[in-house]
Order: sequence, then C-alpha cells, then structure tokens
Amino acid sequence: MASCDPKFDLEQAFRKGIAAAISEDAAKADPQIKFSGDPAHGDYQCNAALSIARAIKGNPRDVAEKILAATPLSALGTAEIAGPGFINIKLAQSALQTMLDRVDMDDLGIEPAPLPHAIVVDLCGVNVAKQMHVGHLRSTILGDVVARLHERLGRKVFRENHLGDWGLPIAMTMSALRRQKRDLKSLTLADLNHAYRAAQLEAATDTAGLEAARTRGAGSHRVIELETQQESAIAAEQDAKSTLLKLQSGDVATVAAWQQLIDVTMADVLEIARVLGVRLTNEHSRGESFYRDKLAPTVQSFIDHGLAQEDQGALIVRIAEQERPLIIRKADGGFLYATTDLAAVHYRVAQLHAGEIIYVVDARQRDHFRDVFNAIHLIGWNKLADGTQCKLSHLAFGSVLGTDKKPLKTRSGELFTLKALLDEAIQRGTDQVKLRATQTDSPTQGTTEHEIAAIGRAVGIAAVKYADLSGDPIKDYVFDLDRMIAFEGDTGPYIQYAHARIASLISKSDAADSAISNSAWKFDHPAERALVLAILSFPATIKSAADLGSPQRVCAALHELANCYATFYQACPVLKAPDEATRLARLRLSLLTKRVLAQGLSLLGMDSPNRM
RNA sequence: GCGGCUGUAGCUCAAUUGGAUAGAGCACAAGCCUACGAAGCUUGGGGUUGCAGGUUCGAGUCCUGCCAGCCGCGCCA
Repeated sequence: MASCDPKFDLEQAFRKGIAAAISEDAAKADPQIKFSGDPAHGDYQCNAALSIARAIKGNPRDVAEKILAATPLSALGTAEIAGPGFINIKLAQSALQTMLDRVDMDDLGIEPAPLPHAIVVDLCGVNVAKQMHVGHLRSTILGDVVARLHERLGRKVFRENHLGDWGLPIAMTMSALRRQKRDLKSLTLADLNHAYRAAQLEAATDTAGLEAARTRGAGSHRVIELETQQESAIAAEQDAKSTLLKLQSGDVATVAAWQQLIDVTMADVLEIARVLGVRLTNEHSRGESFYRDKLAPTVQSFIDHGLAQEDQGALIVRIAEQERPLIIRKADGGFLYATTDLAAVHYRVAQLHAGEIIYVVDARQRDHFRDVFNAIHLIGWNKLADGTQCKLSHLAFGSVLGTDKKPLKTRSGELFTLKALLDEAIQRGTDQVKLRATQTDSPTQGTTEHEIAAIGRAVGIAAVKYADLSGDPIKDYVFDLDRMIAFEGDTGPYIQYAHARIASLISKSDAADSAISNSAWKFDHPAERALVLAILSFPATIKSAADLGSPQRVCAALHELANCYATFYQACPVLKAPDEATRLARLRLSLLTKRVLAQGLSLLGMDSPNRM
C-alpha cells in the first residue's frame, strides 16, 4: 500500500540516491528529511549532504548535486539546492493527492506498529486515604495519553495503578481513626484525608527540637511541653505499628477496616478518572498490597544471587561504585517501597511479559528509579523468556508549584483538590456555552440544558488537560487557575472550536456524502496547500509521540492543523466556492480535517463536540 | 559537600533532537463579521536563548567552566 507520509517517501528515495552517489554506508545514516517551516524553502528538505560532506571531506554543494542527481524523485516532486547544501523539495500535486487518498481511509493513515511484547504504563499512583490534588493530574493524564498512543498503534498495554495501599502510613491513618472513635462506615475521603494528615503531624513531632531545647537549657516549661508532645507521638507510633502488624498478620477486623479505606478512596479516584475522561477502572488497580507475599522471596533472591549484604543491620544492594546503596530490608526486618518496586518489575516482566515499563512518576523520584532499575539489571529480572530485555523507563514530570514557587502540597493546596479544579473548569465551560447559546445569531441557540452541560464539561476538561499536556512534562509549572481554564489561543477549546466549525459547515452543505468522498482533490491556494501538508504529517507525529512519550507533540500538531484550517476557512469560501468542483473539493478537505482533529482529540482523551 | 533538573519576548510556553531570518499564546496597538461560527482571522512592536569560552560549514540544542533557582542524597512512600 502506498505511504501517506511525505517524509517517509522522501527518506526512501534519498537513501537510494545517497547509496548510489556516495556509498551504501552513508545511506544507512539518517537522510535528515525535515519539514520546512518556511514555504520559501519548499515543503521538505534533505540536510544529509552537509554531514556527509564533512565525513568524506567533500564540498557540501557538490555532494548535494551528486545525491540529487542519483535520487529517484520521479513523481514525488522537484528539488533544488540552496544555501550551503540544503536540498529543498517541493512536492508534486499528484503525489500529494495520492497521499491524501491514503489518509482519507478508516485508519486515517495511522498504520499499526505492533511490538512483540506488552507495554506497562504505571500511572496515577494515588495513596489510600489521600485526596487527589492537582499534582495527581499529571501522572494520571500523561499516563493515559501515553497508553492511548501505544494502543492506537496496536500495542498491548497494561495500565497499572500502583496504589499506595500498604505500609505504615495506612496503619497510622487507621490507628488515628480508631483513637478518634470514628465509624468507618460513614467516612468520606475528605475525612480520611484529615485523619491521614493528623497522623502525619503527630508522627512528625520535633525530636531534634526537643534535643536542642534540652542542650540549650531552655525553660523547663518548654521542655516539658515538648516531652509531652513527644510521648504522645511515640504512643501514636506504637499504636500505628501494632495496627500494621495486625494488618500484616491478617487480623480479620483490621483487614476489613483497611478494605473500607481502599473502597472509599477508589470510589473517589474512579469518579475523577471518569470526569477526566481517563481510562482507569478497578481492573487497572494493582496496589502495593498485591506484592506483599512477594517481598520476602524478592529479598531472598537478591541474597541467593549474592547481591545483598548486611549493613548496620539493614540489607542493602550495592550499585557499582555508588556511595548510597539501595536498602531492600530494614534493620527491623520490614520491607520498603524499593522492595515493592523490585517485586513489581519482576511480576510485570515474568507474568505480564512487559517489553517496556513506563513509570509516569514525579521527577523527584529519579534517583529511586535509577537505583531500582540498576538493581533489576544486576539480578537480570529485565530478561524476558525469549531473551530480549524489558526496557525500564521513567517518564519523569515536574512539580506543580504554588504562586510562592513552592511545590503545591496537600496542606497549602487544600483548596485545590483535583475535584475542585475540575468542578471550576466545568462550571466555567458551562457558563461560556450557556452564554453563547442565548445569543440570537449563535449556532448553539436553542440547545437543551442537558446538551449544554455535556458540552460545557467537554470544553472545561479539554482546557485543563491541554494546559497540562501541551508542555514538556519535565518542567515544573506554577499553578494558575485562569491559565488552565483559558478557552482562547493555544488551548484545547481552540481545537474543539475548529472541529465544531467544520461540523457546522458540513451539516449546512446539502452535498451527499458520496458526492464529497468521490470528488477530486483540489488545492491551489497556499492556505489549502498548507492544510494538506499539516494533514499528511499527522500519522508520523502520532508514531513519534508514542515512541518518545511526548503528548506535547500531539498538542502542537493539532494546534498547527486547527490553525491551518482557520486560515483556510478565512481565505477560501467553501459553501460559496466559485464552482461546484472547488466546493466539493473544499468540503472533502474540511471533512478530512475534521476527522483528523477528532482523532487527535480522542488520543488526548478529549471530546470533540459538533456544537459548542 | 555530592548528584540531578531547569534558565528562551513583559508573562506562560514551543523549537521536528545540530539546520536557513528562534516560533506560538496571553497582554499591548491597528484592522476584519451583508461569503460559511469573532472561542476566529490579518498586521505590527517586543530577543545578546543566564554568563564566558570551546567544538564546526552551522549551536537555544553538544563539550568545559562559572552564576541563579528548584529537587534528591540509608532503613518514609
């Protein structure tokens, strides 16, 4: 089948040219076909001559001449050499038409690119008894989009919500709740969150402060005050530890209470996922507790392989010459989250047959994952049954900061629970849609309340998600409600708007579907041509976005496409085109643009309403 | 102290992984709805890409050294 990707076709052609003109060896390298930003430089350009010239110590322009002469461009288009040795290519109308035919099919030219093994996407990662705040948005939607991109390319994906449902923090919360004599049955997640924070504060009582107060000879009142605090903290810790023991030994009442906590938490998480349009259900939930029986065997394996050693009572794995080892068992015999992560990798490789595990987790855990990955490599748990190696990747993202440029923690960010942010976004979206629906000349006039609510929700959610997804994940960003819920400019709603406009245009045309889809492509105006090139580059963008884990590439491509369409829409009348052939051709181009926009929005987990 | 990340227009961010004159949005200024949805389009001003060197035909991107901010650094997750 013919390709719909100009870049791909040009790469093929130039590889042949380079092989014939220079050497087979030179042809193995990247032919450096790039999209030209500037129409004056053609549609695409080949920059290979410059680097080849250096390698063979030749004159770049001469090398470019030789390559071009040997390159079978034939029907693809015409080329000329410019500047120090760039080869600028202008694609032929007929070639573009053939490619458009290929894109204008059910799969929109996005061909399956399956992988031999599954991909595990570790996303969301909430903790039991903690409310989701804006920081959790990133892991959840980034992970969801990365999963969608791989799924679209026909790859098997496991979404794994590595829920924090095991260990001391849970026990602390449970013990705090019991001491407050709260009835677990009637608790909301907000209640749990309070208990969790209260428990944390208790445990965090200032030991160092007490020491300092004593040595500095502070007043006895102050010391006693601190001591009292300390005693109650110790008592709370003791209680939490005994609760943990009961939980770990399977005490029926404790386990039941624990399950209650998980249920309350998950109900909230899944509701937020639903509102966010994130594909996450209970079946994707495999919390830390899932690995509890695998921790001791994990540690034993490291001992058996001679990779673990005792150090100050704890069991550690030394990694190369690194100063800080990875602790896999505490001096008191307990396990840590590193142990759980090691067990999880083992499970995912051995049981889920993962060829890649992508951890969509906060950048602050870089060192942790580096150490865990290294330990996995040492013990060889990254090897699959067929001998290939599972790739371990950490898709690290930056923190959401408050206006004080400090991480937006639960304490200071209490007003910004994720739910509050989404509610606000949906409210503003709905208000906006409602406002427009009351204007006399508005296409949404007469829209029912029910439809308005649905559209408002789609617009609000798209705004929030796009704001987060359109940037480089590694960077921190300051949380700004107005920026995240903007509907103008480079935003999600801008793309939705382009889509809705086309939907409206198509419904106004009285042309039969078959008449549109059977019409001949025609694009003479520069705006039409730019639109065509934007459409054709889309499939390759999806593939690279998936392979690089870069949702921002999808956002950028969609913005470019919507922008090209808006320009085209302004410059080229569709329904009132000068002749019938042009009218149908423009309708066909519009329809194809609409489908690509909808596809892109869907990959970002956003709706594409026909009216807004 | 050691390690990591970041530094681009007044603000928020891009830059096809080394390509041509560094691009968008917001804000600001001027235009465009009797041809399709103005959540839009067109035009304009605004830059020593933190600083100093280096590598080469070419550097925001790679290397070295500084500066600033943030993050991490043994038994929490």
